[in-house]
Amino acid sequence: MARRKDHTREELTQLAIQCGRDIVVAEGPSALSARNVTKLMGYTPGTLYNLFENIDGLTAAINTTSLINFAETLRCILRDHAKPKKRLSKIAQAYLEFQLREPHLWTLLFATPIQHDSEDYRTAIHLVFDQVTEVLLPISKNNKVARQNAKILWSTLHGICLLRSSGKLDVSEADPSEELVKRFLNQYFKL
Amino acid sequence: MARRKDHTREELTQLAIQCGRDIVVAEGPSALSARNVTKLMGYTPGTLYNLFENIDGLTAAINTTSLINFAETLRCILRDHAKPKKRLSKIAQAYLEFQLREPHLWTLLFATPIQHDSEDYRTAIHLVFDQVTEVLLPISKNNKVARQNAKILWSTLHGICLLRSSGKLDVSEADPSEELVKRFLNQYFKL
DNA sequence: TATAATATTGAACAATGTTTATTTTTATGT
DNA sequence: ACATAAAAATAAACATTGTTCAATATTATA
Repeated sequence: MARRKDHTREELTQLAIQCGRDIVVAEGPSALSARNVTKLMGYTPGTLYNLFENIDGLTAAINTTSLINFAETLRCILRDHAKPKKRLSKIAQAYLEFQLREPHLWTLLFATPIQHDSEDYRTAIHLVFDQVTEVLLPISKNNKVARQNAKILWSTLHGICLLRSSGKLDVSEADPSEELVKRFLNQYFKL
Repeated sequence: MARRKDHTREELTQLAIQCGRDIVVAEGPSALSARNVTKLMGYTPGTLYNLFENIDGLTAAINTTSLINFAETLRCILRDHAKPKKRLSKIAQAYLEFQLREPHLWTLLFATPIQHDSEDYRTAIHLVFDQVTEVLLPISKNNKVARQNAKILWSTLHGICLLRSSGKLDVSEADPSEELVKRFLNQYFKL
């Protein structure tokens, strides 16, 4: 059996990403195996290696779509052109919500150590990051500082969500992540 | 072959931790397999499961010792009772240095998603965390805020190191992590 | 010395990523 | 229309994981 022409190569790639994503959403990153994905696709494991170099390639592709989706969410949120501090607060809230709404996708994207050196991935990262930088520009001294502030904001949100997801240090009980983020924004950005 | 009495059960556990640690240091977290560890110990895989519930138990034990070591490093650093802001800066520096000196141990400890619910681990976490909180107490409004500040500081250091290790966002090139940390401390703690 | 307790092994199982020869289907050229 | 080349998909195999467990070897005990 071969070239069933049900799908073009590109369609097949998208199918793999979609199925992989569904598996991660439903059962978590540990269920993302070549056999699971191709079975859901209606193909056999070998097929995956026609589409991606290895299983990490599929992971990278799933993560890239997560980033693209998140970038789109940000774009909608930042549409209103509210005051910088208000927009900043919305960005932070959106990040926290992403982790809450799709914890498994968040884990695959941010808490799974994988080398993502594809060009697509780097582009998607900047799709998100550049928006954050842009919001920070009006309240930063210059361009470089805005970029650094974006990295610091990103790192902090990241770290707080990691603490929350790992259950370490009683985040979510004693000090909810929302409160930590609020304190950080207030203190750091004088928000 | 059995009960060779070369080691007591406790010695055997320590041996496993030591060998596991050596493997991680030399070859990274991915090389930490039951067979690798027990081979280095001079035993067979089954033995590991007399000592730990599973391989994650060994990981947790290795991470616990990493935390204990880091806590000791902090203790030495904070011995001098310098000014709070100076001590804070030293804590941050120590964290960055830990990642630089032992990147694989750092990755196993902070960038590998594993459930650590042992009591020992929780204790070791607090061995580090309580020192951070203590340093922050004099420059925080009250006890609760000091604890929250500690979590925020921890999250930020964490996130910045993750960015550095993942190679994302050009941390280390355009904006070195040291500079990001410095900016964060200055801005957040008015240091 | 016989027996019980315990430590260790070795082999087995299922699941993983990955490779490759083979087969099946489609495209191409005459 | 047919033969042949190209491509796609498969099935089977391999090595490596974590993990379990009956069998075995050693020590302790009665």
